[in-house]
Amino acid sequence: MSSNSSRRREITVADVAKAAQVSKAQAARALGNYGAVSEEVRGRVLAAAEELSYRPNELARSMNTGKSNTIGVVVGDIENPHFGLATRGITDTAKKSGYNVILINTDEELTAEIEAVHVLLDKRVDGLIVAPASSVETEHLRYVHETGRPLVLLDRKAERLDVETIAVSMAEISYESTRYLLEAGHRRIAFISTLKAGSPYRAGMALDSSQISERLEGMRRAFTEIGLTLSEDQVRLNAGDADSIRNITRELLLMPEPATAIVASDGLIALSVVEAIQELGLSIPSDVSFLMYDDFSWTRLTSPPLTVIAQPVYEMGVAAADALIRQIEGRKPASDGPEFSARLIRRGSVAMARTARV
Amino acid sequence: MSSNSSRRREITVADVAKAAQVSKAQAARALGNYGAVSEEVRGRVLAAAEELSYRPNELARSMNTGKSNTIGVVVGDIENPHFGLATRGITDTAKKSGYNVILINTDEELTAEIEAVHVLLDKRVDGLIVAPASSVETEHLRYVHETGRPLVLLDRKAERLDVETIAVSMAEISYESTRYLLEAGHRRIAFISTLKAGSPYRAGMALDSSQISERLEGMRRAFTEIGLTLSEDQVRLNAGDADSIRNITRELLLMPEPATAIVASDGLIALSVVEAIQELGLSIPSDVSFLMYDDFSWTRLTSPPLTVIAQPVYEMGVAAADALIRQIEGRKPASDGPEFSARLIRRGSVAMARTARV
DNA sequence: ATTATGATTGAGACCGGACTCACAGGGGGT
DNA sequence: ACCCCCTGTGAGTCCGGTCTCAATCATAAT
Repeated sequence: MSSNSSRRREITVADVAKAAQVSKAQAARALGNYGAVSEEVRGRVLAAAEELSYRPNELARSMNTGKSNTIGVVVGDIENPHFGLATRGITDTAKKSGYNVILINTDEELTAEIEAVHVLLDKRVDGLIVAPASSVETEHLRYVHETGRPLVLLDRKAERLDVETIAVSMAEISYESTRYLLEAGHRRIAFISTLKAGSPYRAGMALDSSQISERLEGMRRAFTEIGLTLSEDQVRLNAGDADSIRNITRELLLMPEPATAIVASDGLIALSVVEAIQELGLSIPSDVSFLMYDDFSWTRLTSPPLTVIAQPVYEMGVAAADALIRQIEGRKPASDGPEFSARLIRRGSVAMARTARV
Repeated sequence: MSSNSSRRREITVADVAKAAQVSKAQAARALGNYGAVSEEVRGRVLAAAEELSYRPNELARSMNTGKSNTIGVVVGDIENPHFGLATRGITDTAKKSGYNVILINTDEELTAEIEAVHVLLDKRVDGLIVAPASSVETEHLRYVHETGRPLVLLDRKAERLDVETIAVSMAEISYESTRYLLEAGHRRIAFISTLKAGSPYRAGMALDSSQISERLEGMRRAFTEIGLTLSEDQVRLNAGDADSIRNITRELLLMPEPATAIVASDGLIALSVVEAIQELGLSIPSDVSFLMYDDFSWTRLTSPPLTVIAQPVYEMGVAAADALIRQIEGRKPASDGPEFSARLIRRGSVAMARTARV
């Protein structure tokens, strides 16, 4: 029973040094495993440390090494499995290199993100991984960058900011999947996103998110290519909560010329959209085709299983952490870094459009 | 443009003090908002701080206040939406009181958990929330407790350890739902859990998890009550990854006397079980009834929608954080703390057992 | 005018480690 | 025997804040 659970004060090197009858400096060297220490002294010090159940104060250590072995992660919503998985990739990788993760949720709120970044900076994290809420408002990110702190962006790019970014190029996959829908005869293809915007979508309007811009660009390109245009009223933003998603879905499907295909911008949206479709008594894909971003396991369990755009989310988390740690440790990029791309997985939720079939 | 982005060294109080032509002590008081400072000095100091874009070093601050305003959270797997939601509850609540969260994943590995706890302690977090991997091996948790650091357990209890615990009582709901299955005529009711165990399940064997023990106890009680016994070969542990879950499911359904109902111990298991059932060409609930723990949104989208045991996961995260912060701030418990209970949500995945119908 | 009272202020200690520096011994080279 | 160099060691500084303490100052009370 060496559980000398000393009540109040924590044990410090000084205590250990005294117990081992050496100078504080020697004790520190033995414990910190640096400098020159004789076997004899080392033995005594370690024994004393064990006996007192000494534990180093990482705060103190961080303070004068300037390293906290901690990285900050700022995401919009961990509850979203997309970020859950990415976070998992980050923490797994971080742990492997001896880093811990401080996680902050922003609810996709810019002000929360700005505050989060400052808090993390104040805590002297060694680097930051941010999934920026906005691709446009990036002053705070620029500040991080100027400060010299390593920074890696995840999922979304930031305009006019030269920072390593791990994201899949959305334009291409969006183009491809839109073509797929068009070829199935769909002309009224709706796109629903949580992206906050002050006004309803209009072609050419500036969007806050590089991801969404790219996706819309891809859609537009596919339409244009066959001489058509993506109609503005089919693009719905501000699909924040379950209720608004439900309403949007109803609108889209009950309007005079209803959408024949719906694309959900993420898994959370998808849940509510599919539910709303079911509530309307419509069925996928005979009444409406459905396509969603992110390949979650449950998408294989519905009937029909859902056609999805799979993104290597976990791997991107890993890559982001790798990139960040590389920056922190001052190593040059191994190569140009892997390119990540999404792919369309055709399952059963897309069919020929009604109009085309009739 | 006050972006005097000074290259190297960080700005400290000393710098601000010099710029404001006051002593370091005064500058610190003005910045830290403590002690007595004249309006005039405060003004000059704040102006100087702004000008230099001074940011306090939280590490240094923590070091001599002894408070880090950070809580540590140790969970088995954030990728599991169960913990994702709980974590969300924790971070939301923590933020509200000005605390940040350091998150560590253990993969339900005891050694990883032990290490995680020490890392967090070394970083001098103000308190810990742990979802213990084992209800039996709790030395490290006892150590935290002895150390005087506030500790709250989430989801699972720890034996012989008097620590505030936020968990739903599983015995009752398990009893209730087992009765429900029994009344539907099921006799061969299988239970699948990820819980690691050295040997196949046998009645009365010591289990590492209070949750699972309670659930089995509830099942046993329901069986006993009507003069039957829960057969040991229907309880399957070690359902770690998708493959083993699939195999277990096949075994259960292909044995001479197949299970007529399957209970999945969590959402991740459920996914693989349902998938395996579909692969076998069987259908829920006509061939086999299905019941799962955790009410995730997607359970409403399958056909039929799944009958689940809903747990107030988010609320429990909130409660855990509340309890911890209360402890940290030395306040007494408001009341006896809310009791959390799960409830059975009957949807469509449980039907009369075949044998009973014939 | 004088003293008491309280607000301001600066110097310096301190938190708990890491690290610099000066110095003591011991062994190898010549 | 003499010098050099390397290993060991302790004293003390530093990191960037907080906080104690004594000194200073102004104003109110006597």
